[in-house]
Amino acid sequence: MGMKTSVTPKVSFKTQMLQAREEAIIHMVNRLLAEKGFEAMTVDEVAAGVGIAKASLYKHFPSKEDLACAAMVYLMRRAQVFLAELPQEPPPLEKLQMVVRWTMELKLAGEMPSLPSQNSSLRATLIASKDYMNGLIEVSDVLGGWIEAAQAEGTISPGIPAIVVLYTLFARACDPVLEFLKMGGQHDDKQIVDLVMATCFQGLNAR
Amino acid sequence: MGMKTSVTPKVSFKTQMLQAREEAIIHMVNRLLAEKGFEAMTVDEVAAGVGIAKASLYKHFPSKEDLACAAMVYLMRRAQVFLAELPQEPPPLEKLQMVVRWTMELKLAGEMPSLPSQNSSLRATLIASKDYMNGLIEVSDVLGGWIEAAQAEGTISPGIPAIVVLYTLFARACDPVLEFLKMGGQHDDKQIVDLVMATCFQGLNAR
DNA sequence: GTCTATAATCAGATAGAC
DNA sequence: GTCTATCTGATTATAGAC
Repeated sequence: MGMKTSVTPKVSFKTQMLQAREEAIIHMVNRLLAEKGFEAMTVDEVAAGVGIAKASLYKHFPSKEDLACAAMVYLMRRAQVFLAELPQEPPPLEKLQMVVRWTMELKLAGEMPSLPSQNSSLRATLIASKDYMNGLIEVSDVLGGWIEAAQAEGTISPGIPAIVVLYTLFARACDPVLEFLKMGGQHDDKQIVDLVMATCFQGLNAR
Repeated sequence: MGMKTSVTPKVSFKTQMLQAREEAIIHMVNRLLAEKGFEAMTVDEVAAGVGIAKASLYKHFPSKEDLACAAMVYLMRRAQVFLAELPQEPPPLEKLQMVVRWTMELKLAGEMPSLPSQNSSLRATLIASKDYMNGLIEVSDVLGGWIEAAQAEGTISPGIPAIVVLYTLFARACDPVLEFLKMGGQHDDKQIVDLVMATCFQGLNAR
């Protein structure tokens, strides 16, 4: 970010090292959040996982909540990148399905951070985070546009409020059905995703 | 349980008092589990809510896990009573819908305890609890029978494995869509239940 | 910025009198 | 069985040297 990067590569290098370390931290937090959730994750674990002292962690992130928030911001960025890289041709319904499929695969791969929907201190941090909120809003806007387009096309039921469709799609990212089926061991990941996709979009009722 | 209950009512009365207190504890735990979840719930809160000392609580239940387990056993009993009292005439699909509706109303009323799907110490306690497991199995068996009957009738899609249908129905009890819609304030409880019922059984796709 | 060592706090569980 | 008071351990967070 400095204006002398070409003359003082050392500074840039140092910055890169720091950034790399922060990325390592965020990856670790992301994994632990996916594995055990916010409350069960401890800062000690994060530090040990990254291989640095806990005090050093606190130089990068002022609190446990900020750690989780950073992981959520990272997730939002990944989502934005995924949305941006989606091909434009497919009809909106198919793009929505690709997104849902992606989030489920992320969850099955143990990379989908799971937050307690209740924890107030964490919620406060998330809501106060401009990066997180902006990312969430942009993702919601893009998906919301596709939902309305799909409803206009008649591929998604126009009777359901778009916000309900949006929440229903988001909720697939933390659907316990995925874990239960994975625990059952009767299906592989692809089958699980297909099954949940089918129940989500086609419903349980016969057609 | 003693064989002299008619001669020594005092014992019976004492027992009843104890049982009443345990019920009060379980109700409190149930409410707190619904409100904040297992990890955020503290034993101090439970004791304070019931109006007894924490040490007294530990005379009734040996650990926090056992507290939560008792609440889950209570929930299973409620479910069993609900199933047993359902009218027999309706077709299986309608009975399943009534059950799902009931669980959602319970959740919206703040009476559906929410457990972390990951916490291992709690899982161990639950799995070790005969009362809980038996209740869960019986409920699953009853619902499983209805699911297969509905699939045989052709009202529920026969292509979906029954276990997936069962999990999908169970998952409505902890569906974050319910909370999000409630937080949004745009719909009352009945509308929310109807919306989620519709997406669950009919799917998002237009018909 | 990174470390070791330590504070400060909170929550699950228990001791021991009554 | 119920209480007050306490223990114990875990966990978030920080002080201070380098």
